[in-house]
Amino acid sequence: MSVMLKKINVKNEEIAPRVLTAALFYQGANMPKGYKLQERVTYDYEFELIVYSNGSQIIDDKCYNVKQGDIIFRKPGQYTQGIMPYSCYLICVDILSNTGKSPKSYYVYNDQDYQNYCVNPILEKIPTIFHPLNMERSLYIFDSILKEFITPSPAADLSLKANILNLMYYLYQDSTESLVNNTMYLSPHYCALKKVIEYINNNLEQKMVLNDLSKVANISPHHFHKIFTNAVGITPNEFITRSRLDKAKTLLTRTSYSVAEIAVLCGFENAPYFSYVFKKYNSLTPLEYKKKHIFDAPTLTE
DNA sequence: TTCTAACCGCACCATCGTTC
DNA sequence: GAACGATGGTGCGGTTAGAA
Repeated sequence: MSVMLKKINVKNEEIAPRVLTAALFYQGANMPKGYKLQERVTYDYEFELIVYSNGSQIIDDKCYNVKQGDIIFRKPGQYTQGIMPYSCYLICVDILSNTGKSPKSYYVYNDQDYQNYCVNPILEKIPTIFHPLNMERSLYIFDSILKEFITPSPAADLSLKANILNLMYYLYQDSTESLVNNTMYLSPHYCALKKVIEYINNNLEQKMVLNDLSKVANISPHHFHKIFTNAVGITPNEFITRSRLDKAKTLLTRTSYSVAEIAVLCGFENAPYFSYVFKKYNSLTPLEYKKKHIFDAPTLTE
């Protein structure tokens, strides 16, 4: 199956996204395992955030085991089919605001015109599926878009546009720098790596060494190091450090913990070393980062 | 593909001085 | 007093080569 699309070159400054629909597909979580949704073709650009999953998705001719936190980015002309159970946010977007489609009557299963395929370096870089580390950030953006779409404020068009642009930039940036990039899905040791990454994310405050991770993966330390580095693109130790710093960034901007407390919560044995590593990766000390970003994010309950 | 062994770089710690 | 920066020492883990 293939679709003939009109391709147009689009500069970054020409991107002016408009939300065609936003929804939370929560019913899927209760559907029987293996139940297949009707196959459909995507007419527009679609962003999907998986909030629960024990299922998978077929996109074009590939089957992906989707998991919580995965973000799926579909382009016009792709065939897709969901295999339950999973629940997700779905946002359909008119990238250039020029399709003339109305959000009031928009439905993904309706026969309709294809949106032009935009040839743009940012859009090309975003992979079909990947797993950003910071799910809270994804949730915050998707949730903001959904709320604004359902109960629009006076500045809804501006808010939706800003959030979609933010999402696109976030996806672009993460897909460029992501710790768990697309290549991991191609690894024959995907299940073992997935287990290890979950283990790391659940134990960031603990001391972790290569041996611990290789035991989780049930692979010899040496071989595990090789597989992990090939699949993820960085060494396990580097991955742990970056994950810890990612958690630290969230705690810095969204809690009132001191730098020393955050250092401990993120698995650094002392605050000076935490500051040293933080600055090395971010070019800012923890305190400078907190002051710079403190107004950007909503507060978490401690 | 997996393991062992050996080497070497660097992650990490400890400490002290400085700044706010 | 809290936080950061700089520095030096050390042990461990990453890397590599070679073998099974």
